[in-house]
Amino acid sequence: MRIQEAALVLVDRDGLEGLSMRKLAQELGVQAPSLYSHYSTKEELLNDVVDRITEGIDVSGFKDGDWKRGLTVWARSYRDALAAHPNMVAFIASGPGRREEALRRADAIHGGLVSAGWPARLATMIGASIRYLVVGAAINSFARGFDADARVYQDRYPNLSQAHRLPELAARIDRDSFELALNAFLTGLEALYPRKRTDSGPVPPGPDGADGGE
Amino acid sequence: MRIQEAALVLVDRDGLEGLSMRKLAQELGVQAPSLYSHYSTKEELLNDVVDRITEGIDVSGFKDGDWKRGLTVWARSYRDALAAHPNMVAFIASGPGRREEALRRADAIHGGLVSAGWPARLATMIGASIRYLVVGAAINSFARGFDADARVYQDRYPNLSQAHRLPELAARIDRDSFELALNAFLTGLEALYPRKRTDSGPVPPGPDGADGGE
DNA sequence: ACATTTAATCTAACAGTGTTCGGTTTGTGA
DNA sequence: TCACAAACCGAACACTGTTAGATTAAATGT
Repeated sequence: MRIQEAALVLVDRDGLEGLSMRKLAQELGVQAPSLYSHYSTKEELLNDVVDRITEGIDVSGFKDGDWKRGLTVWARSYRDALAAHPNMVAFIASGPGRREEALRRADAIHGGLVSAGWPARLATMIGASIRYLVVGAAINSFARGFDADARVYQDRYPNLSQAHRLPELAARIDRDSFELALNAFLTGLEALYPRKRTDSGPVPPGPDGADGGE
Repeated sequence: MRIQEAALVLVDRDGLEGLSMRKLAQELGVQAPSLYSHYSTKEELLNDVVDRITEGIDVSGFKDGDWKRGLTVWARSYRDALAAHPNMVAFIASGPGRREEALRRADAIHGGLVSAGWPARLATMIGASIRYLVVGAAINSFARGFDADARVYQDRYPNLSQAHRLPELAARIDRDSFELALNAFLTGLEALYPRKRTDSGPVPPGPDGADGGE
């Protein structure tokens, strides 16, 4: 839909709070109440925007039972999707969110892990862990306005001549931190739950037993 | 200050969007504009509330160079602090945020890691990773309104008699997932950067060299 | 081609928001 | 008691998401 695109452009440009129904309507050459013929609420519109953003996330890396590769591909593309629209992260974080697209993809991850041999409960927890990492990384880096920070630093340390390169430097630290976190998590997972080299086959239960389903 | 307390109570009870200056003023037996004698903006007030929340986070676990214990204590108390006020997480996630208290504590973490033998750049990345985990976990669990979810599930699966216990069940899955993520991350960190049993002493450089400082 | 229905848009307005202005009350120290 | 500063007040501004009802545009069936 054309409304979503315009909304996303506006959020990317002016921030999440820079999006109002009136501004969005004006951008579309229309009056504000007209939008309510297409979306019955602003939140519903934003949820569709989120769906559009997350819809390109790659969950296809689980071939041949290679769950590490599957999780890596998923996590990276997930993070990239959020990083492309940093101003939306706060909204994603804010809602109870009946996010259909995201839920459907969570199913795919869960399925990939289970068919690679992980028990259901652990698969759920692993998926959740990766989501923690991705969303946390998106918030602690991009949602935090780094242009503002750069200006602060420039005021406080006027001799720091390369202060304008601070954003890209920070972005690099963020990227490296995310890769470290992901890598260490997967490595630790393998160490904590050692498994046969061949795929399939059961796996020792977690430290707490009692599969809770989900 | 008494204003912060009232604001926090209101946010805990009615959600972040349930807090308005007029409602807050009423709760204090006062008119709305009076609040602006104490805080020049609503955001400033909320930042102080966040400081108050995060001020009890425990960063004292780094004795004797035991960085694993230090990180674990920090991460758990950090998560507990956020979990105690789930409705504030969205705001924490939303801002550029000149959060003084948080920054001071980040310094403590960094110092603890460095004096336990980690090089500065890795210490930065490790601190960031834990923050990803904690904030991500806080968002994906508590900020997501589970009461609403419970009702949805109850409608959709009317035969699931224990649907009212869903929130506590979900809380448990969240907690276990967080512990798994933290445990796996620390284990993997140790495996990726093996070090002498005794504290201090240099550590092999990360996979990318070129310390970027911070 | 015309009539009918459906969808999209309009104008006007409501209730609520954060915030500013200028004046009035209140408490404190000299 | 007087002065001064901090805290409070009522009124108002610009803005927000959203609703109601009338009106136009597009689509559809005959």
